[in-house]
Amino acid sequence: MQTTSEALENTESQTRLRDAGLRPTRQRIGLANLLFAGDCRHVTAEELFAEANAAALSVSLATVYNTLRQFVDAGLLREVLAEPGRAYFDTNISDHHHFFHVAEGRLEDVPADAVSIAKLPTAPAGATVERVDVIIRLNKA
Amino acid sequence: MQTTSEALENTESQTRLRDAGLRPTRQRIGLANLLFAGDCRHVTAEELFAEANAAALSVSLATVYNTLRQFVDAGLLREVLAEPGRAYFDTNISDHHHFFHVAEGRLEDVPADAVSIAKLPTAPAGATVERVDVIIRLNKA
DNA sequence: ATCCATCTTAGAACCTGTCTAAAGAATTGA
DNA sequence: TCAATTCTTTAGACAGGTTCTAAGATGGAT
Repeated sequence: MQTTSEALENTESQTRLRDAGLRPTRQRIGLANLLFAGDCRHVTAEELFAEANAAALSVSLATVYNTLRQFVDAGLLREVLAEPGRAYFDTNISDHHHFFHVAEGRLEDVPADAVSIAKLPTAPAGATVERVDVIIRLNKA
Repeated sequence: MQTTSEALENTESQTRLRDAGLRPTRQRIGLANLLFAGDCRHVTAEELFAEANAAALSVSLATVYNTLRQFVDAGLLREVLAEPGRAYFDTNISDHHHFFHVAEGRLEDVPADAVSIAKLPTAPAGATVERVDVIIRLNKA
């Protein structure tokens, strides 16, 4: 174990958590380290729970769910709906879209500039657009 | 009750079901009559179940779920994912998009020509585009 | 009318996700 | 530093939506 890099990671995650108004607890730091290790991760709660266990991070499933929700509310994660009955969490919070590989149940990022929406309807009276989700559903060729 | 129009409706639904390769059973005909009475309906399984009961159509919840799935597989309905943990079924199967009123949990059709997608990425190797879902999420102004 | 395949059903089972209440950990202020 | 306070974590129960099971009922062909 590289103490140095681990310490750096923790510092990064701690700062990120503090900036989001969340106490940097052992569990949140650990989950943040897993989530934000690479970019463009798309995980489900159960997947993250399994990863945490594999990484010897002792954390309960309830905490994984709580933490994911808090991260979404804090703008650290984005929730993506691609399949009924299962939520995906995307670590890429910049404006972008998704491929969804139906057979594999796998999401893949599509950069915002790869999709251009030339025309959008105006929102109905009394409503404002929160977000436009584009999901390109893919089958095996 | 206008026997004539009911008979016509049944005939229509029966034909629709037969064409889709589904036996026109009492339950399927009744559910099809409810679903395809108007157009642009967006129902959940529980809503359709309640409607069936209200219309004195004796049908079990399991059959409502089975039937909705069969209708989707047969191309008679389109499943729309807008909220985690709940599936909506859209009777409009032509190419179009959706507004989703987040606070109310309500879908609203957006005609295909109200959205113009000027650029789409090419599908990854080995995959073909099945569909492009655009959901415009709305908040109260 | 009879048969066979398909369909429906009640209820159990399942899965994802949330809630509860109690114990534990991070911050605060003296 | 050391409570006191507040927030967090946890196991397990619970909830909502959906699917499964196995048995009985029905539709369609003969």
